[in-house]
Amino acid sequence: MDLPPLVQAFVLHFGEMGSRWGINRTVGQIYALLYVSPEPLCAEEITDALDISRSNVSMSLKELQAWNLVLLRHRPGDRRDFYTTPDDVWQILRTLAEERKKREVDPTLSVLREILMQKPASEAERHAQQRMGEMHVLIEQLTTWYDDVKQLETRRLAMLLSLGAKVTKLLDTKDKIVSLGRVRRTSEKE
Amino acid sequence: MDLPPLVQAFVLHFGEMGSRWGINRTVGQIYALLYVSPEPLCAEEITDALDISRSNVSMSLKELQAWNLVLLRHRPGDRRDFYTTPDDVWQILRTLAEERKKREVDPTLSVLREILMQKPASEAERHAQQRMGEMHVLIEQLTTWYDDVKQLETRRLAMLLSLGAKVTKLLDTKDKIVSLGRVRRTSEKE
DNA sequence: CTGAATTTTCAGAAATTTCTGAAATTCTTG
DNA sequence: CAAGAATTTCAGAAATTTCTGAAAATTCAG
Repeated sequence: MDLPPLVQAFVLHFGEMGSRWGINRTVGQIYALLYVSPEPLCAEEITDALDISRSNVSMSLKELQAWNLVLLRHRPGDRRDFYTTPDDVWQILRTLAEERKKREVDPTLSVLREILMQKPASEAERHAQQRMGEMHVLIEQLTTWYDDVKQLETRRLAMLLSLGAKVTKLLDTKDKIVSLGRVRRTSEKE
Repeated sequence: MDLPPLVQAFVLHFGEMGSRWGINRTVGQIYALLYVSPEPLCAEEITDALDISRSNVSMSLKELQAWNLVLLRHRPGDRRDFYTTPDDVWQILRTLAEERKKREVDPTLSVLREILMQKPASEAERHAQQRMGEMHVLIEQLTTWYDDVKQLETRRLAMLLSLGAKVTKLLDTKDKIVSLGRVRRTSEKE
C-alpha cells in the first residue's frame, strides 16, 4: 500500500471503523479509497493501492454494489469497470440509512410484530411482550420520523439540523396549546 | 436454552442483529434476555437460560457494563450480583448513542481534523482533503444536532419526532425570510 | 483466619469470518 | 467462433473473534 500518507491514514481509519459497525475492514477501506479518489478507479488499481488480492476486490465491490454505495463508470474504448462514490455526502448518508433500515430495522419490526401477536402463556411471557411492545413503539416512532425526513432535499435537511433543539421553543408553544385544548375539552364534558 | 418460545425468538433475533452491528452475538442475547426479564437475573441464571459457559457470561456482562447498558442490583442477604436494564427504552437508546459517539464518532472527527491540518503535497491529496472536509462538516453538523437534542426529556423528544417533517413548513417560512433578506441586501448595494 | 460462595482471568480450543489463488465464466473484438 | 481481456466464483488457507474450562482472585460469614 503506497498511497499518499494523508490518504492512507484515512483509508486505514475507515477500515477500522467499518469493522466496528459490522462492515468488513476491506470493504471499508475500498469505500474510503473510492471516496477520496479524484477519478473513478478500476479493480486493478484498488488491488495495487490496498495490497489485497484481485478476487477480494471483486467480492468487496460486489458487496458495495449490493449496498448501493458505489457508482459504476466507463471510459470510451475501455471495457473495464470503474468505480466511484456519489459526490453528495448527504446522499451517501441517506443510502446508508435506507439500506440499514431495509436489512435490519424492518426485519426487526416484523419479528416484534409477530411475537406480539402471540398469546402469552405465563406471567413472564406477558411481561416480556409488554417490554417488546415498548421497543416496538420506539422503533416505529423513529422510522416514521425517518420516513418523513428522508424526503427532504439536502439543503432543507441541513436547515432542519441547524435548527436543532431550537425547535423546542416551538414545541413549548404547541405543548401549551395542546394542554389548553385538553383542559378545555375536559371541562366542557363536565 | 429452554425459555418460553416467545422470549427465545426475541433473544435469538437480537443476538443476530447484534452481530450485524458489531456487537457479539452472546452479548446481544444477554441484553435481550435482561431486557424482557421481569426480575433482575444473576450470572448463573443467564448461563442456564442461554446455554453458555459461566465465564462467557462473566465477560459479556463486563462488556455490557463498559457500555453502561446494564444496572447492577442486589438482594438483601445474597451476595450475588443481579443485572437488569433501565426501564425507559428512550434512555437505553440515549446511552447507546452516547457510547457509540464517544467510541466511534469522536475519534473519527479527531482523525479527520488531524489530516485536514496537514499540507497536501499533490493534487490528489488536495482533492482527498477536500472530500474529507465535506465529510467532516457532515459529521460536525450531525453531532451538533445530536448534542442539542439529547438534552430533551423523553416526552419532548417524542413530540419532536412526531412533528417530523411537518417542521418543513416552518422552514419554508424561515427560508423565504432569509432569501428576502438576501435580495434586499443585494439590491441595497447596487 | 478459614473456607465456601461467587466472580474474574486467561491460555488455548472452537467457530466464524475473511482472504487468496486457481479455475471458470463472461464479454468483446477481429 | 477463437483469442484475449476482464471479472467472478469458490474451495480451502489464514486470520480473527468468540468461547470454554481450569485456575486464580475476591468477598464475606463464622
